[in-house]
Amino acid sequence: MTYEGRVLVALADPTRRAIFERLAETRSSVADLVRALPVSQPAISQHLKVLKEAGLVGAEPEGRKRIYSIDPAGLGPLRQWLDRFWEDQLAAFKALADSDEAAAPGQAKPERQANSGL
Amino acid sequence: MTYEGRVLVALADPTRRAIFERLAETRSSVADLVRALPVSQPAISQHLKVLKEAGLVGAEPEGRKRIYSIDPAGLGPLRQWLDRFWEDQLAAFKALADSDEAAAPGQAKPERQANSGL
DNA sequence: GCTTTTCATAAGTCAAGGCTTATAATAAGT
DNA sequence: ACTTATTATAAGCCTTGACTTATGAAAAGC
Repeated sequence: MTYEGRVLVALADPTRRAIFERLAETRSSVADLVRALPVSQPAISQHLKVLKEAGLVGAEPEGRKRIYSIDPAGLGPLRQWLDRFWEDQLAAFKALADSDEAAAPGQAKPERQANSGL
Repeated sequence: MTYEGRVLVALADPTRRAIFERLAETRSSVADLVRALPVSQPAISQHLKVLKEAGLVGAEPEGRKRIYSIDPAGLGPLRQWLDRFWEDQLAAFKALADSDEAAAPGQAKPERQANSGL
């Protein structure tokens, strides 16, 4: 599967998203996550495995615990994928703006809309 | 469900991603997509429904066809959600850089890494 | 008005995956 | 070495969802 595919599948599950969001705030052991979320310890470990294989989290042994933390660089492939469409749309808007400009000079360009929804 | 949740679920499926990517290039009727992808027409319609409910595509009747196209603003919630972690990490890097700076002035700041993976 | 085209919905099948309990593996403390 | 604490893996259950075929709905052409 593609990188962005793995990231999307990993983050599509609400429990994994909760884990990821929590790790973004504070690095945690597995037991910490078990305490924080309403699922069993094996479920947490399984989700962490998926997140790790997607490059979204990393683990570091500390004592006999394993401290997990997010790897924000793992979001890179998804951001790149998103930016494709964003830039395509920017280009489309720009082309439309230019043609409008040519047809009716001095009119307001729609470039403002390029960030709509942000 | 949250907005970003719906977008993530919609884009996690490879067939829906293929539909979305194709619509990003050329607006298409349902029949066009059926011709382009190795699934049945009902499957296409079902996927389009999910994408539409996620705000990622829109439809416009044209003759007796329905022309679908992407709505890039629908990616907004996902981008916002992603930027949370991005900015968190930027802040963390900045804090780390500042403390390193205080401890060892003149050392290279890691701000460059803020865009790693992009 | 009937046919044809195009799409949406209904119903059913099947595999994938998220959850559980049970158990193994690993490391620390006594 | 033995126990305890912590995490990972195995096996099984059960829901979800992606797909199919069959059918309904709506719009255009004769």
